[in-house]
Amino acid sequence: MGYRTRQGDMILECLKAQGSRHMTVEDIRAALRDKGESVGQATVYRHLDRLVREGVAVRYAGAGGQGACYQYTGCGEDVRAHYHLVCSGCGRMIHMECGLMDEVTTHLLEHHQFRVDRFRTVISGLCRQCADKRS
Amino acid sequence: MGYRTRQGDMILECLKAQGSRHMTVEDIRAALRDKGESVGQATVYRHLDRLVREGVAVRYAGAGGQGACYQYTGCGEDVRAHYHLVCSGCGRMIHMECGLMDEVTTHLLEHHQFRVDRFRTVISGLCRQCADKRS
DNA sequence: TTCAATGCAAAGCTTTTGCATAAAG
DNA sequence: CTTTATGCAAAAGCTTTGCATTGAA
Repeated sequence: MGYRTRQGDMILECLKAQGSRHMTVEDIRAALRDKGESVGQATVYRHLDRLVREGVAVRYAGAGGQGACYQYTGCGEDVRAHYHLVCSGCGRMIHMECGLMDEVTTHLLEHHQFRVDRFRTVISGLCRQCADKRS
Repeated sequence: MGYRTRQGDMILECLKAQGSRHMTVEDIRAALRDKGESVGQATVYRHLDRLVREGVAVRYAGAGGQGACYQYTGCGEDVRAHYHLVCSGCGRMIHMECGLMDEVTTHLLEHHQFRVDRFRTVISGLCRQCADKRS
C-alpha cells in the first residue's frame, strides 16, 4: 500500500534527524533546500499526514497559532500502547506507558462514547525541569 | 486607554455567558446574530486579542489547525477544569468535565513529573457517530 | 471637536485540492 | 502497463490590515 519514493524518504529522514525537536512544514522544506533538494509543499503535507496516521510522527499546534508542528516519535502501529507527552518548554517527548492511561482509554470509550486515537493525541504541558525553571 | 463601546461589551458578555466553555470567533458572531446584533469579524478579533492581552480570556488552538478557541477566565480566577476531545471524523469538539480526568492531571504531575496544560491538549479520536459510520 | 472603534474588503498565512505529468512496481 | 506520487497552481479556511466612516468622550 503505497510506493516508496525519494521525497518520502527524505522527509522522514529530516524529522528523524531532529530528534526531540519538532519541525514545521517550512522547516522541513528549508532543510531539504539546504541539501540542494526541492520538494513541493503539497508533497510535504501529504507525507506528514500519512506519518501521523501511521503513528510515526505526531502533530500539534505551535505557539502563537501559527503553522502546525510535527515531531518524530519512532513508534509504529505495533508498538505497545502509550501516550505522548510533549513539553512545550524544551520540546522533549515523553513516551508514557501506564495503567492509568489504559483505563482512560477504556473510560472514554464506555462513558463518553469516544474512541481515542493515541497516535493523534498529544498531551501538552511542562516537564519537571521546565516547570521548575518557571517558578 | 480605549473607548467603551457597545460591541466590546457584547463580546465580553458572550464569553462570560459561556462559563467554562470556549467559543470560536464564529460562535460569537452567531450568538450575537441570534440576538439580532451584527458585529464585524475584524472587530471581534480585535476585542478578543485585547481580552487575551489583558488576561481576561485565554486563547488556544482548536482542532486540526482550524479556528482558535477563546475562553473567559474571570481575570485570573481558575477556569473550570475540562479537557477537549476532538473528533477527527466530523471535527466536533466535546468538552469533558470528568472526575477521572482530574485524577489524570494529578497522576501525571505526581508520577510522571509532568504538568499538563489543558488548553493546549487536545485528545483526538472518533465520536460515536463517526466510529459507527466507519465500521 | 478629537481620537479611537467599527466595518468592509483586500491582503496574508497555512493547508487542501484538482489535475496533468513523472516515477514506482 | 497500471497505479500511486509529485508538483504546480488554484482554492479554501482563518486572521490581519488599510482606510473611510461612525461613535465615544
